[in-house]
Amino acid sequence: MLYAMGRWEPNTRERLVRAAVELFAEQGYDMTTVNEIAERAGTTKTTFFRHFPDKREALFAGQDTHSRLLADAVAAAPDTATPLDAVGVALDALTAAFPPERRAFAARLRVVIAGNDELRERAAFKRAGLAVALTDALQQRGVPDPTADLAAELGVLAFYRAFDRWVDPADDPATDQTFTDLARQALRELRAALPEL
Amino acid sequence: MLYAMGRWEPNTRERLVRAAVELFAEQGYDMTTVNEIAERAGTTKTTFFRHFPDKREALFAGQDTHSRLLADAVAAAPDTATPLDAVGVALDALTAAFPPERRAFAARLRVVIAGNDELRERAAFKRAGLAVALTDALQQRGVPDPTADLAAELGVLAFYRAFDRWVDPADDPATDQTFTDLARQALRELRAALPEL
DNA sequence: GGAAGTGATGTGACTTGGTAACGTCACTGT
DNA sequence: ACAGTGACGTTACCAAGTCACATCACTTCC
Repeated sequence: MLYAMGRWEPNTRERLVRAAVELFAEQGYDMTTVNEIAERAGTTKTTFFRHFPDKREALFAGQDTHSRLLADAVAAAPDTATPLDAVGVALDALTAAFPPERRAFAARLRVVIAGNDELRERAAFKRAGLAVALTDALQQRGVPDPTADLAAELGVLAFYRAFDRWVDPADDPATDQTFTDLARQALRELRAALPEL
Repeated sequence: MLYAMGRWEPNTRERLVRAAVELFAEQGYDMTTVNEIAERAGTTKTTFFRHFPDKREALFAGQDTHSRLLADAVAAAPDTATPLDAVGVALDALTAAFPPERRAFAARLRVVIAGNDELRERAAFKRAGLAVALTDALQQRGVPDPTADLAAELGVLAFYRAFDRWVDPADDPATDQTFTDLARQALRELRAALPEL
């Protein structure tokens, strides 16, 4: 599989993602055509759609694995774990997929997504997918109906609250905590806020 | 403003919605073109896009008001109300917009939406919008940060769990409860499940 | 009561996202 | 050597969505 000297440049997929993020940041999402992205990546429109089902998905590629990370971790949690314990383990597993090197890229990505409704829509869909994955995994281990929904929603909420803090340099300028740490902290906060409802 | 005998048939918007739902149910969402919808409604593609920003939105028109119903109700809740109390009041206000006559239509709509990813994506976006509206309204009345998020997410969860029961004839075949009753019941269930986390 | 204006619609041309059929060629395994 | 295989390019096409412009019932103002 040595394509290094092949007919085409390697890492086509990665080049497409980089080109897409760059162009979206430069000119905005809807002012950028798939042809432009492909051209900057040194390829063509058809190849773009061979790698991604649609234009938006270039920014969300790889997130399909997140649901599996959550589900597997919940399934592997000890039988004695409460629903929120299992959710905590799942968040540990998911956040482990976000090493500090990815932080700057995630930050740029977030800005681009926040600036366009089509992208925010896709983001909402992905978020809903995470919640469904958590709910299903919890029900699989015997957690009854309303409780599983609640725990899943709470876990997803903790994940995104932690993501915001991880990416946003405004809070905690010096500490530079791990995503996993932030997620644990967010989950503790939410748990502590439950009696306030 | 008497258009009854005007150049065109009245109620264009409503005719477009009906045509869209019919065609989507008959042939599926992606097998139906906007031209077909417009033709069945006795108009043209351009007019369709004058009424709806995109093809999907024909099925979600009017839901923009739901966020405002929630926000206004939360703002109007008495100062003594807890976050979950305010959410309960908001759900009462929102569910009041779903009279029993709309149930059959809502049921057909739900089947169509569930059958297509683009539509499910839009639905997830709308759902996220409801959560944001609730969160903002709660924060406006002084509910602190993590608690507002929690209460909003819980309220949205209750709404959709109640919606499922309202629409699905499988459960409670005889009782035929009001959407508002079902929402209150769902909220109580979730509240009762909190200690199980 | 006639003229100018308004608002919802139709027409046609256009851009772009997305699909599909087909050809090309480096690389792989036999 | 030789028949795959897989990733890519080329071309043509369909449908979503935009835009500029024309039409005409109805309204308003003089």
